[in-house]
Amino acid sequence: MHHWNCKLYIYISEMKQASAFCLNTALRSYLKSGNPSLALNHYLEASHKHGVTPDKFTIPSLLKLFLHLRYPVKRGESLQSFSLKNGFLYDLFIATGLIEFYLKHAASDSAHKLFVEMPKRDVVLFTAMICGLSENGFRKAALDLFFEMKEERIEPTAMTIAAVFSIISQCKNIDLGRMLHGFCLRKGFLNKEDAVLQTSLMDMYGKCGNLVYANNVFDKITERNLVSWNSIINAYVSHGSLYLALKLFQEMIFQGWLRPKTSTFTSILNACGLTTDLLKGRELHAYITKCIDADYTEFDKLVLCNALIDMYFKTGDCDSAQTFFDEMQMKNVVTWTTMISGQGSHGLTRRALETFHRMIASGIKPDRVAFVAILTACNHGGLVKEGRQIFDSMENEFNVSPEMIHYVCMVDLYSRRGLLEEAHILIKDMPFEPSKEIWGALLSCCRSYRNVQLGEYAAKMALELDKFDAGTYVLLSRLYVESGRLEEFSKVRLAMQQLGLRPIRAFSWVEIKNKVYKFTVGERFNESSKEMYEFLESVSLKMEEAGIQRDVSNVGHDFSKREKVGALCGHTEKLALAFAMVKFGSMKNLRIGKNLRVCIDCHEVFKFVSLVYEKEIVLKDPNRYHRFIRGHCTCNDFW
DNA sequence: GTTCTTAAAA
Repeated sequence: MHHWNCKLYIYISEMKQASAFCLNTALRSYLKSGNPSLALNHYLEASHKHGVTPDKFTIPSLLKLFLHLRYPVKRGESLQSFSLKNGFLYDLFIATGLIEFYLKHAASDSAHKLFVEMPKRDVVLFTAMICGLSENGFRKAALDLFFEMKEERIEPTAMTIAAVFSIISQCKNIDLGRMLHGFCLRKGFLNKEDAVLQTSLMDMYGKCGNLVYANNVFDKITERNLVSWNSIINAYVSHGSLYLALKLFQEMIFQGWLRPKTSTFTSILNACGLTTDLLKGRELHAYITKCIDADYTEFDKLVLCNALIDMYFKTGDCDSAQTFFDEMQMKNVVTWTTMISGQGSHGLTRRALETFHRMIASGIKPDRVAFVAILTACNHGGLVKEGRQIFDSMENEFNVSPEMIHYVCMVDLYSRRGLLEEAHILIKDMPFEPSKEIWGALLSCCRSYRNVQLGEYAAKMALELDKFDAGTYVLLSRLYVESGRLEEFSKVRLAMQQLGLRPIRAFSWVEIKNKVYKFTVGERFNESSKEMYEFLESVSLKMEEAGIQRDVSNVGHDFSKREKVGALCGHTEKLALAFAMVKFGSMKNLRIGKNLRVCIDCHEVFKFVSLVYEKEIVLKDPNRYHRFIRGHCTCNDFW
């Protein structure tokens, strides 16, 4: 391609005379060859030599070039005034190009201004505007525009609908999605072999949480490309069907005959990390190493390395993550952030702080995500002073304005240490209105420290922001129960029921030899149930003999002490542990996961089992990893 | 000649 362009260049530069038409054609072919700076240089040289000025066919190509060369907004603006002077600003091709250029630079105002000035608008212009608006986060405006099209009687094309599906998958409006699906069927848009629309439709269903529909669409795509596969894999991952996602990845290679690329690998490494399956992770690592060739850019490789570090942390192999990190030549802010959050999630708080300071020393400026990572790490370690210092440095030293999420970290940091008043003061002093997550963080710790008064207030504020958040009711009711306020407890439960809200059901899983076993509360349907409960009882007995206190505050009030301990045996993480111990007692390492925070009593039991049965157990909850070795946990009993 | 789908870290 490049070679051919050289010939074209020689041809044009040797011409005695060249028309604007001729140069435009040359410019477009350069554009296709993917070397924008060369294209621009050659064009400028030739147009200068032949004394040719850009005409209305040149501008769109120039805009494309400027976009590729990451030229600033100003360059687009000068092309706009040039077009205005020459009387072709309202040409649809030029306006579309300008609007695309502006929206890629987040200059939505300039784009919008031009858009409303246009005397005539067509479907392409609308589509470009819809796309750009949604990329800039103006989903509502983009959807409004789509309906405005209808009023102006402009028919959407498959491209328009694909863009709208992408918006729908962000705002999760599945009803609108189904409606448009019907529209596509009526128009025959889905009969074409073009995979783009089908993929965007499938992606929409996946993102809206309907895996069945996503699958149906996927089955009908005839020409599946990398994006289609990636999309369906991500749908399985977000649904939690991790091993099926890994299976799809293999199908893609062996049945789809496609060579995976960086984005596929990052999705699949993410899936692998979520399974906490280290063996699978190592296998993937080896495979990826084999696949990397000259087609991969340096940036691709960096992205892959970052995803690999993340995978090693998530599968519990902190040493491999560290070694791999140390050996990396090129590191960006994501590399460091991945490292910090990985160390944080495994309770290596001091190491995370070290990494954070090494990052700064190496000349990389922390961004908003890096701050979330380090503040979260401080949370897990309960390092209030260090966390506060870093929080203050955000604005003062690094010019990063704290956002809601950083405040959530700080409120959490204070409250977890029982500094509830300090947390409350911070909330009062916030420069914007606190979100329900802020109140939720405070409420959750009011529960741990049994501060009914502040807890009630936090719950009230959270419910004002979202009356239908089941989590708030659950936390408040637990606060009441654990503080002995049974009447209030019943009231909250009743209020919940009347709103038709149900608490999230707890479940745990254990993954042994490539199979996942899932457990829900008090489950007794399993063939091994009897042995499992016997095991848990014997552990209880041994703990009693060892004089270990059980934390029963979690259980309902109208039980005897013995019954309470019995009820605790129904906790899902204990069931997963018991199952693994009964069925696979010889395994030295166990990996268990839970969808909610681990309870105090279960944590004690895990520690005890790791000591008495000489096991190493990794327990993953939604926030972090616990690693139990010889009666201790890496979280130091603070989580 | 202009518009479209997926995408690493919290």
